[in-house]
Order: sequence, then C-alpha cells, then structure tokens
Amino acid sequence: MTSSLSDVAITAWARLVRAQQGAVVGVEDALRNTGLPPLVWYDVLLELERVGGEGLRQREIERHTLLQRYSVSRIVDRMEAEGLVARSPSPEDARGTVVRITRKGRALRHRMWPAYAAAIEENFARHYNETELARLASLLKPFAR
Amino acid sequence: MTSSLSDVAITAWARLVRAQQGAVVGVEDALRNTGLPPLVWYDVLLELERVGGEGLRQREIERHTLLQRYSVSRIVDRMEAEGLVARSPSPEDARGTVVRITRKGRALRHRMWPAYAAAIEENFARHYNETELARLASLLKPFAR
DNA sequence: GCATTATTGTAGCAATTGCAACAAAATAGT
DNA sequence: ACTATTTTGTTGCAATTGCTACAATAATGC
Repeated sequence: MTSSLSDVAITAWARLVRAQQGAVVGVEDALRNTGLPPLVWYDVLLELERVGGEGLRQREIERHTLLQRYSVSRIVDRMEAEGLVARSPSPEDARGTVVRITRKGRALRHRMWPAYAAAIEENFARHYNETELARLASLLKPFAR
Repeated sequence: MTSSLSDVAITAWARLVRAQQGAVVGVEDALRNTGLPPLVWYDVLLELERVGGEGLRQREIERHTLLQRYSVSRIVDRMEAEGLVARSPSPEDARGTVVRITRKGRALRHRMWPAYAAAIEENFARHYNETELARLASLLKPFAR
C-alpha cells in the first residue's frame, strides 16, 4: 500500500485531530469542574429530548453517538440509576428496550448547556468569525449525520 | 437557552467532533486489526524520531501529545518494555528522565505508517480534493502546534 | 542559607473500558 | 416448519484509566 496521502492531507488530518482533542479535553474539563457529567451524557440526553416521547432503542443511541454497544448499555445503566432516563421493553421487538428521557433528564440537559456553550466558545469558537465557522461547517459536511 | 454561540458555530462544532471521532475510531480499528499498536504510540514514536538522539523529557511528550502526566508515564513504561524506547536519567535535571527512540522503535513507526496512511485516506482524506484539504488545514491553523 | 512553593515523575486504588462469551429474539434460507 | 444466521443487549474478567497522594528535586522568596 503506497501512501497516496499528500502533505496537505497529512497536515489537515493532524490539525483536525489536534483541534478536536484539545477542544474536547477543554470542554470535558470545564464540565467536570462544574460538577456536571461528561459530554456523552449530554449527547444522549439531547437525542432523547429531540425524539420526544417515543424514545430511542439503544441500538439507535449507538449509531447517534458512535459508542460501542456495551458502552451504551452501561451509560444507560448509569443514567437510569440517576433517574435521567427510563428503560421500558420495546413493544415491537422483544429483544430490545426503549429509552426515554425523564423530567429530571431534561432538567439536567438544560443545566448543562450554558457550561457546555461557554466551553465550546472558549475552546473552539473564539478562534473564528461567523464566515469562517460557516466555511468550516461546510467543509466538514461529509461528517454530518 | 440564550448563549453567545451562533447556530453555525454549533453546527461547526458538532461536525468537527463527529468528523474526528468517526475518523479516529476508524483509524484505531484499522491499526488494531492489523495487529499494530494504538495511534498515540505512533505519535510518541514520531516525535522522538524527529528530535533524534537528544530524546525528549516526559514532560515534553506530555505537551506534544496532550496526554496526562501519568498517561505518559505508563505509555513510556509499556513502550520501554517492548524495547521501542529507552529511558535514561536527565543530566541537567535529576528529577527527570530522557526518553529516546530505539532502532526497534523506528522500525515499528515505519511499519505503522502504511496502515495509518491508508486509514487516514479511507476515513478522512477521500472526502476531499487537494484544494479542500488546503482550506481545511488553513482553517484549522489555530490548533496547529 | 533556609523555608516555601512548583515541577517532574511514579504508584495504589477505585472506576471505567474493551474483549469475548453469552442469552434471547428476530430474520433469512431452504 | 426448521435450521442457520443476524441482531440486540448484557455481563464477567482482564486491562486501562483517572484520581490522589507521594517522593524527589528544582526554583523562588526572604
């Protein structure tokens, strides 16, 4: 396998990795220092909030979050223990469970957002103006869901 | 939820996170499936190769890789156990150690590159042409070291 | 010089993760 | 219908990580 990667591709890759790593670490630190749960909990809560009362199958959460199956299983375990989400058996598929957000879950998601937004600003957005952000978003479109 | 973050900033952030997560997971999987060590080993080896015979202090590796101190300590432990790097006491600072890459380490770094490059191509670069890669690299400049 | 504080690296312990095996149900093939 | 395969989710165990305390040295302040 001869490398067809150009120098500019390698540079772009290196910076992408570093940008995200640096920014995510910063955001995670900010959340932890505020006594808030990790980013992935926010993602799960947000997805569940978006779909509303129907809830999501764990398999769907898996796809949304890029987590492993067992990771979803355990995260939902913990969030359920905290009363943030509720599991119930799926009516159509006896293997699966449906996960729904609770009032408490919505409240937490809400409380997380200001800290999260501030951390995104601090660790990422402050480097850019609106035009640049739009160009970045456009370039990263291949990775949108 | 009022915040100073624009919608476009949020979109850019979401895609950045997803782009990197998806791509890094893909690359890590590819390396693992080829029986190669994780990405961070590559990074450490590359840094050590770049600085040549002088080696690096663990503290410097920490800065280069965005790892925690104890993570560096342990990664160097494992890499040393594999004979990929060598530790020696720092002449100027009796607290510190100097880490140098070994011949075996260079060989491994070399062997990792084709698999790594292929995975970057597959999980990232194939979405873009050279112009786009250049624009992306330019936009991500704030995160370059 | 001496006491205080900061830096560098390690290690114990608890929590978390990854791997692999598993159970149960659904789907596909014949 | 029946068997094989795939999908969904969980769990035990080993490996890894994060947190914290710690030891040793260096740098700073007086």
